[in-house]
Amino acid sequence: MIKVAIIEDNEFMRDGWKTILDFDPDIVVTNTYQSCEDAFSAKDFGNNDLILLDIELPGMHGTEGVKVIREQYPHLLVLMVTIHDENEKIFKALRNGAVGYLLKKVSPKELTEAVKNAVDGGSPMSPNIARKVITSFQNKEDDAVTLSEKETEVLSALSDGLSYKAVAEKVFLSVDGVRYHIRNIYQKLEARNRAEAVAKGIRYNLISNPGNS
Amino acid sequence: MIKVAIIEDNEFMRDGWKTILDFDPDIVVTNTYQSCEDAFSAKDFGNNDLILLDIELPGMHGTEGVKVIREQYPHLLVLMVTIHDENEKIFKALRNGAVGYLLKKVSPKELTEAVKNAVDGGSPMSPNIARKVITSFQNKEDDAVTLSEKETEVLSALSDGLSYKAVAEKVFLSVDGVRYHIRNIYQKLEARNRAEAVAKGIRYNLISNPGNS
DNA sequence: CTTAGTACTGCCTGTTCAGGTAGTTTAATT
DNA sequence: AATTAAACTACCTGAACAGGCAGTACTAAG
Repeated sequence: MIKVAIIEDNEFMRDGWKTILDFDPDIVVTNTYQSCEDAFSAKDFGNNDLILLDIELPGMHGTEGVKVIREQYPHLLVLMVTIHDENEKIFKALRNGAVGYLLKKVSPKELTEAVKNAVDGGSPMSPNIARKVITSFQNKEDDAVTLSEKETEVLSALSDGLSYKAVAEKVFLSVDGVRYHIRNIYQKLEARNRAEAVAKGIRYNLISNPGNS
Repeated sequence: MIKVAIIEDNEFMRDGWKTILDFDPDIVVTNTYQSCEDAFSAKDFGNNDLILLDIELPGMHGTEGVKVIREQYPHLLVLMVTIHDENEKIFKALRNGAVGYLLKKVSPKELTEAVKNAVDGGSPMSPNIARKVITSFQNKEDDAVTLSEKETEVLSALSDGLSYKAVAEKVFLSVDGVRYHIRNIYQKLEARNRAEAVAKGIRYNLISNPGNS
């Protein structure tokens, strides 16, 4: 039995979702709240499995709410269900820990499936949201700039804070050999120093970003 | 009518997918290929709407294949369908331009729906793939490490390749004032130099990463 | 065979950086 | 009124870095 709480300021939405979800034999809506503040003051709030959360709320904004929930109740899954599909809000909510993002026009069937999907370790998303997420992954500035294997190695070592000497030992080159590659890297990335090169390297996805794999 | 081509080295998989997709009245499989090289030499290859692409292929790897397809035939949608769910391959394929990523265990219904979904502007993904993608978005090490506003400003300036002097002018401080903050940043991030600090700053989402928003 | 390009190695020079230590100002605490 | 901490400013030193220039070895192309 999946225990769900709903945080949504619009009464009709709230009741509609509750009705839909309660209709499913595997799901029970334990409570509904009008705002994040309301929800956090309820002492049994943590006693759920999943929260349906609206973005545009009076008081604490949904994108902030996710953050608080993830910190205070790390076991709760948060599913955003909103009318907004603006990039900024989507990404903020996801960065802050939401597991999925649905648009309010979801059908009843999609809604219950999304809840089950989330509990099963999935990340339900409306198709166009998914596309936005994927698009944001793709190399935007993939124009021309590619580093050779050695350059990538060197840049990666630099991002770990190694000195030229340390890099040289790591990649089995002379210090000047390392410098040779670094010069080329600077030229390719139009960078003036290690810091800028590393920043661009990470941003252009040229060196692995542990955050991304 | 959605025109689909399949690139997959396993004969049974290839025929299975073709049968499934051809069964749907809205989809037609125009051709199947054993490798990327095969596909690219076919002159009518560009005359499709969507490509189902395996990752592990003889010759050109699927993750590279996506890249070539996106460059040579920008109008083609590429849907990865593979047995691999390793983070690295998923992200590489998506970064290189795939619109979706399915695991081979998809049901026939899911497969046909995914194809239609992709053509409709969606990004079909197996639930656990979706979760991985979403997880990669989230602030991983958001614990403890926070920078003050000024520190963020300084670090951000460093990531743009500015020298201490240039940073000082930008944030209206003395060079030593900048150094004061940088020392604190190094301590907080456990970094030894600008490069490492910038790398960690971006990876911990402490400074804006244009690539992610 | 010559030429050109790539991948280094080596050195020299001035600049920038990192660490250490110390002093000042301001604001909050006691 | 005294104490403490945060946010600077200042200076000194040696190490690290960036740019310029030169040379070598190897490979591919004309």
